[in-house]
Amino acid sequence: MNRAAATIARRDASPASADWPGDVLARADKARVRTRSCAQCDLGSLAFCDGFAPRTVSSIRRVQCTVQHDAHDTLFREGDEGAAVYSVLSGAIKVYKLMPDGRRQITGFFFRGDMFGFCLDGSYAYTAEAITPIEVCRLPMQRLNDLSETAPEVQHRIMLRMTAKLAQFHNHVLLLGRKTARERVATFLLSLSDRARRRGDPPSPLALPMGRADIADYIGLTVETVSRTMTAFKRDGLIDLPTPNHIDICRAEALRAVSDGTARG
Amino acid sequence: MNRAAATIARRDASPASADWPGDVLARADKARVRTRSCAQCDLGSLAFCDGFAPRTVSSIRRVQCTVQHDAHDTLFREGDEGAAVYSVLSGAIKVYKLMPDGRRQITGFFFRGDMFGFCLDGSYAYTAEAITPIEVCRLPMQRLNDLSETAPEVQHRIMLRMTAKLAQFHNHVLLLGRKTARERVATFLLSLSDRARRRGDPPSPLALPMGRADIADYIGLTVETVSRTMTAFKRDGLIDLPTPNHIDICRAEALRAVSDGTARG
DNA sequence: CGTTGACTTGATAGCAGTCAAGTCAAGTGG
DNA sequence: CCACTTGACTTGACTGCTATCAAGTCAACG
Repeated sequence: MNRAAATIARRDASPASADWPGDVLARADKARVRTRSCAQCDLGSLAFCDGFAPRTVSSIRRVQCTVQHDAHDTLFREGDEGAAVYSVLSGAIKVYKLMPDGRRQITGFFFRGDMFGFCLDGSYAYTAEAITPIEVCRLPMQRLNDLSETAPEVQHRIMLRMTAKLAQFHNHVLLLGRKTARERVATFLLSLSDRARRRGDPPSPLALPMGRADIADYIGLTVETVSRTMTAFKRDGLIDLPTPNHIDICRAEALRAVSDGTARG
Repeated sequence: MNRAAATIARRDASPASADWPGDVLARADKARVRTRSCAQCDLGSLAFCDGFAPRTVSSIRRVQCTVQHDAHDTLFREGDEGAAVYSVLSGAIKVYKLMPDGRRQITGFFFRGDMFGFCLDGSYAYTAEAITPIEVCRLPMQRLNDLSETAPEVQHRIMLRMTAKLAQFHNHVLLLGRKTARERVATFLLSLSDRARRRGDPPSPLALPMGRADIADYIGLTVETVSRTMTAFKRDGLIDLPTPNHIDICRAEALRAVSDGTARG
């Protein structure tokens, strides 16, 4: 189980080096930065640099570094200087915003192959936190910009990722603004399932690495309502819950109908 | 008054030409496309191409066209091929998504200097509709991509706009997921006011080109709740409503406190 | 075997939605 | 000029969905 990773020694006070950029260490104090680079990257077609010209790939390799974090580590905070984008190699990450009184809104979950941290200049608009032990590929934004002089395809691909994220936000805003609790939970589960399928994960049982509180803060409900709704779906035979963190979608069409509000009743 | 623009003749069945791209006419059947180009553009520092090298600007001019629409015209629909991005010269535009049963979520308002329609490939994720008579600068996305070979600053600037939009979405998701009705309305009014200031519009009275129903569908409430809340703000002296479509923000700090949930009571 | 934390279930309350009617300004036509 | 229409906004009464508060279940762990 991935708890084991949490036992690896931390490099809290090690000096920065060319391979381990100082700002990574300054910001993410508990990060373990590995010298070995993209060579062992197993993202395949999910990788940001998949399909780039060899020269472009090696340019990216020179500025990239791989970082490991324990569960619950904070990668960066809202207001931090937005210095890098991240590509997820393994594990799950959540990003969120807080209100002064502690209300929290999770604005995204990120899994293997996903990228987050887009921030051209200025500071991050949100905090990023590891849900499970994670491994991410860190790409300094400034270096990627420099690359664009010789390799415009790099910028183009970042834009593709950002466009996809924008489309996702449009859907999520619809969910938060206009969907009922049942519709929100159904939409959320189908979206997780769809993303698992796209990245080639076994579709069943679907892993829910985040807790009920995270789900609630993502879809704008409370823990209790999420729990009640999932229980109701189970009672109605739409899903099964072998464990609280694994679901089987039994009747995808029916769940889809709930999700877009066309379910009868 | 800008109603006058609505009387200009339409060019419904005119043949396409190099200056008036065929796809503009096919999609936006009621559009009036003007041959005169960026020469008369008065966006100044708000313009997408402001500050680009003269050669880059003239490349953009060659592929750009200016389009006029009446209020309530649809520029493109959810599912249409995403062929172009738009920069607003004048007027107000809303973009929205619909659910099968008619529920609507407005995901953005766009004013002078704003850009919308980002969609690298695939189709638009939302419908765009003119609120008032509008004039927009249409930039075919494919042509902008071609330009990036010689002028990477074009892509970079698109990325800046997209990054800003992403940050905006994070805030809007927080509003929809976790804010109360009062907080939502306060946040909305302050955001409109802030955007007016940034584009150099007179800050007071603040124009509300959209109706109550549009506001409600943007911040996830009903018309009645929006109306009641604005009335309450007026009663409490936070704002004044000289007409239903113009507001004066009387106590900005107090409204700000309501907006981020720090207001007492 | 007790502790802990996450999840679930139950009872009640409240905020915003729904339904309905009223106000108001701008147009329209006699 | 004035009665009538229209559409947008406002106000009021009531309902209901989801939040809140509280307690119970359960598995993991030491």
